[in-house]
Amino acid sequence: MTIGNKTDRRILRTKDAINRAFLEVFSEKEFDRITINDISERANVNRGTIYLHYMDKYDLLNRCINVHLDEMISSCTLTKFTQENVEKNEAIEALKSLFIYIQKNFLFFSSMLSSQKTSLFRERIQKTLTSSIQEKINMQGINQGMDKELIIQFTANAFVGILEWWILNRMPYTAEHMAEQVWTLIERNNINS
Amino acid sequence: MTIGNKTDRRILRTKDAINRAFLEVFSEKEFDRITINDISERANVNRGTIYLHYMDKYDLLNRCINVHLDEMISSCTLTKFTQENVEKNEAIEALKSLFIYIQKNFLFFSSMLSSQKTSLFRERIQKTLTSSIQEKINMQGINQGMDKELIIQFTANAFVGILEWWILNRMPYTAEHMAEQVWTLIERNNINS
DNA sequence: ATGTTATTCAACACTGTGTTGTTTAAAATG
DNA sequence: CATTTTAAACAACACAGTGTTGAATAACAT
Repeated sequence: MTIGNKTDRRILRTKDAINRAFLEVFSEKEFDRITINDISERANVNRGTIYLHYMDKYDLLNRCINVHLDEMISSCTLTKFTQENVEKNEAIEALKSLFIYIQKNFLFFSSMLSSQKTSLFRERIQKTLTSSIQEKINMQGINQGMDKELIIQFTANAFVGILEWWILNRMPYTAEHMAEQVWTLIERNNINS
Repeated sequence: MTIGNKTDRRILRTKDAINRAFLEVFSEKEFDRITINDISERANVNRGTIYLHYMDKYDLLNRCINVHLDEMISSCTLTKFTQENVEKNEAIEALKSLFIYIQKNFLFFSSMLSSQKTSLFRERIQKTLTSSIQEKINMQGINQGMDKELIIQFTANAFVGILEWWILNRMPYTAEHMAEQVWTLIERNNINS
């Protein structure tokens, strides 16, 4: 009832099993075609048990994405990317940490993208990037007279697309190479101040 | 059996009714939640009749997208954009025709994007753009030493994203304004030769 | 006017959903 | 350790949607 309330081990175990099973099935089947039974069987859990923890498979997908993306955003130095006055080297390091994080959790990311139900996932990442870019864009120089919102949308979409491409193509370049290239491309649009 | 074979009017009528109904329902409901019954009732057609023309709702969605996108690609001057040695004004005109086409078929595009099942639709457009850009990219100057594939992916994603943004935000700018802005942003990356 | 065939209709077996009441067994607690 | 608590299993349920079938009907082409 109060704070230090440890959750029942059984709950932790089954929730974990369900999540693992879900990711497994998700990487094999299109989301629409996945049934609760698919997941429960893979998790060695009764079908009804899933309804004890999640409303439906949509709820399951949502929470799964949220957990992983929250972890990504906080764990990698993407936070640094949001700060003001970042040096070139620092910016590249931050980008690199992002690519490395994805590399470490490749299975999760690739199954999230291999399935059709990408949009949700993509939207979440893009939202973060958009606000990040919004704070860093410099409307002087090359961007003078241009539409700010358009440049933001342009760049954020380009960035997310590059991430997606990198993952779907099984990470053909190193994180470092990606970081440098992406930095150059973004810097062209006067994003880094 | 031969060429001048006119298809039965009944077929044309019901196919048309099914398509209209599908687009209507699609703009209101998430694709996953749509049932064949939803569509058949809206189309004033027996449920079984839909199975006479389409395998399932996925088939229906696919064919619907294909028909409309084929029309878009051929009808607008996007073809001009693929040719070599385009003048600035010509390029902007081609872009403009694209935005105008979308404007004319706004209902279709917005319902395609308002629903979750965007990916399919997005992928199709992006594929076209990618090959288009691939032919126009200039690896000299600012792009020297950069990775070609990355620039292509970067720009194509940015482009598609801008289209999507424009549609989802109910076309806040004129087609002309969009064409000019987008041209500048793409030109920065040395795409126009 | 007649033959053709697209559509309707009712019925079918089937798969999956979400819920419920009871039983079982594992965990927390003193 | 014994006792209480409660998560999970199980079986059964009504329900919604799928995709198919065969016979009746009505619209169409000729």
